[in-house]
Amino acid sequence: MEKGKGEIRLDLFLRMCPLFYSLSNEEIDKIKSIAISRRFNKHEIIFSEGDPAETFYVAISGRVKIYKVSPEGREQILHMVFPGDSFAEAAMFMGKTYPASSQADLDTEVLAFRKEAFVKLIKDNTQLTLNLLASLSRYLRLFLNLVEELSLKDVSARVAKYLLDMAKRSGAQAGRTIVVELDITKTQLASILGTISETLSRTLKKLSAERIIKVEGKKIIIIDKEYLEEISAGMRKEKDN
Amino acid sequence: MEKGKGEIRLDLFLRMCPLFYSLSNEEIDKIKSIAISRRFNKHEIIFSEGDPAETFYVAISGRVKIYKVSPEGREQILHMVFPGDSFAEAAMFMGKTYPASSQADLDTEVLAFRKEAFVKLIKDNTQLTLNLLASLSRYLRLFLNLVEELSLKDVSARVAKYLLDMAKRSGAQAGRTIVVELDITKTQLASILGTISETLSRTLKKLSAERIIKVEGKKIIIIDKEYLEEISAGMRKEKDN
DNA sequence: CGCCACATTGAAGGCAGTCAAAGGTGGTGG
DNA sequence: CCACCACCTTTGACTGCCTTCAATGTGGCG
Repeated sequence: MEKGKGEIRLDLFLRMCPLFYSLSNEEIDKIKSIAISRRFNKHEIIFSEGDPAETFYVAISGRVKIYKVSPEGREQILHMVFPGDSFAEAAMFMGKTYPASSQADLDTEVLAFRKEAFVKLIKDNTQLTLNLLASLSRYLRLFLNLVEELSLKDVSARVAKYLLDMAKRSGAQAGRTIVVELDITKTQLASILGTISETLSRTLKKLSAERIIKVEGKKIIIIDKEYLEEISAGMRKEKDN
Repeated sequence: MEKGKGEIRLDLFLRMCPLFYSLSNEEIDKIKSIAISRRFNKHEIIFSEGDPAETFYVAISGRVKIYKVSPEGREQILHMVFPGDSFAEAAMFMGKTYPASSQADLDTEVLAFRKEAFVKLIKDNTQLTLNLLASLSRYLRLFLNLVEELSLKDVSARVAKYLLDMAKRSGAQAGRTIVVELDITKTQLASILGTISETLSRTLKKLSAERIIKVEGKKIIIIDKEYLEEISAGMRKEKDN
């Protein structure tokens, strides 16, 4: 079989996905043969909590939100999915239905995999299963972290932690300060941190008042990294006023 | 090789563990060959958060507590481990160190498995890897649930949910009521539910005052299951006083 | 320009945690 | 068998963090 250019690009993309890492050519081919390309418009629901979990996805482009909603309508974002990440793969092993909902946060392109077809591939592919194991443990760490923060830390500590994480991942050093650029709205950030936009706004204001950070729209400048680390660890509280 | 009686019993026990479910005789033998039997006295620490994660365990008897502690010393119980359950197996895939701590809640007997030895077994044992996958997804569901409750539900809803779960799992029907027997202290239950004993006490009192439940020490009688379900779902709040 | 979603700020109220003290319970050893 | 002690549980008073509600500010885009 001859390969088209797009197909080669897809090959390269798949090889970079954690889930398909270090698979052989034939295995990648098998993966592709059961993949279904799909597009979702911004804000379109991909699946809802309680739907039968018969499909999982790999994000190709765009951004996907995984979330839960409280009876009162408050939303907890569990995870933001970026290109290359798989999502809902854990759901396939967790039960009959999706335990959370999923929405395209931007115009998004995904590969969809039907459960039965994929499970067949797993059975005789050790590497794929190990990748899956790695993927589940990433989610496990994510949720464990979330539990810790929600249960044991206050909003300031969570904000501090998030900013430090962002700084490590994608922060731009600028003299003694680090610049972090939020790629989501503050309302969404609040929802990730298990709070609401008003509280986040006030928390950022308090941190700014103490010159630990500086907020300029979506740009946040970390001035005192050490202090922020102490707040994140709960060793120190920022003062009121 | 001839098998002693104790060894046969151990075989049977291992076969019943989710992690070793439906393994062949030889595989069980390999498992046993790398297992190390250990005992911990009640309240003895098995491992602490931050320790190098080089061992995972299967509980044989007793009870084990997996928990995190806040900077201020408040404790969140993540999971109670009962005989047959494995624990810390996820930690091996999550990073270098244990992400939580573990303590014997009763006198406890475990099998310990060194990471390297076990990882070798995984590599060419599909069934074991699949069992591991199942095990991780159980933990995933557990934590996801915890996140949902901590973030989106109030203490009454969490208590209601816990009681209903207990009722389903081990409740004794008694006429139109269901009797649930707590096998842990209320302080521990509070810590499982992400709160403290005082708050739990008050919550149980409120539910009692409305004749939804009746509390007699460690025995809790569910009087109005339907109402409890509505509280658990957050559709209804119990009133003050 | 005017709309709309997002962000900020203020005022008020509630849920749950803290602190303190008084019961209760179970287990151990005299 | 009882007394004591440690630990758990309950209750009260108080505090504070965070949410709710409401209003105003802001910034991007058709």
